[in-house]
Amino acid sequence: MSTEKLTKIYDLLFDRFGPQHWWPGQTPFEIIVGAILAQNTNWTNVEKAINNLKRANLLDPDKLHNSNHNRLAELIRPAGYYNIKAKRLKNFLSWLFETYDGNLSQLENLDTDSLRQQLLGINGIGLETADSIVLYAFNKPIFVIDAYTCRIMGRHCLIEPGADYEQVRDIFESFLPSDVKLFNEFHALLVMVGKNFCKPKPKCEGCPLELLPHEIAEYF
DNA sequence: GACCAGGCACATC
DNA sequence: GATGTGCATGGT
Repeated sequence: MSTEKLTKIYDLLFDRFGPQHWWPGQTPFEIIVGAILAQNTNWTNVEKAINNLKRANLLDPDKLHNSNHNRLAELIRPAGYYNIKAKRLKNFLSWLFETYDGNLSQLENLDTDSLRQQLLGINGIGLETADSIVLYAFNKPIFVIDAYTCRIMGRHCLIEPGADYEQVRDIFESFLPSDVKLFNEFHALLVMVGKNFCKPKPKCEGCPLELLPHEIAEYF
């Protein structure tokens, strides 16, 4: 991998598909809730859950923190894993209120690594969720890795077969400038490509290149 | 009806 | 440290 290659891939994707307008959420808190609800779940289902929370006037740290578990679980039911996700939302809020008095704006002042490490200490927030929050809710430069990114990079032999999360993240962060806007757009574009042009096996067996527009595939 | 979706924690070996 | 399993809805 090289800076030139990664940058070329990004430029081609951006020129072809344009800005993806991520994260699809209007406030930092909505982005955080969305990141937890999106775990291993189709985004359309997450939207239904978030809309339920909005209608119930619960999309607010204080209100969600004080909400009843069963009521919260029922509202987020469309997102799947609703019991465990209700607990994970509560875990985040318990940490937020115990550590920062429920004040999200205090998190903005933390440096990138400190925020990341503190988020990872919350039960239910793993690497991808923490990094999504750091990048998309707080605009700090972390490159988010997800299943689509690993699939695309793996299919094109751009990562080692068994590469773990941190190894893949290191590839992007080593060869790209630490730019929030770039990290935001690149990851969103990879998700879009994964959804539309790099289907799971066996449907996509042996043919990932053909599923990308030709002018882009030739550079992978 | 099977498979998939923008993971994570925990048990077990 | 690697591997397997539970969590669950809704779209294709």
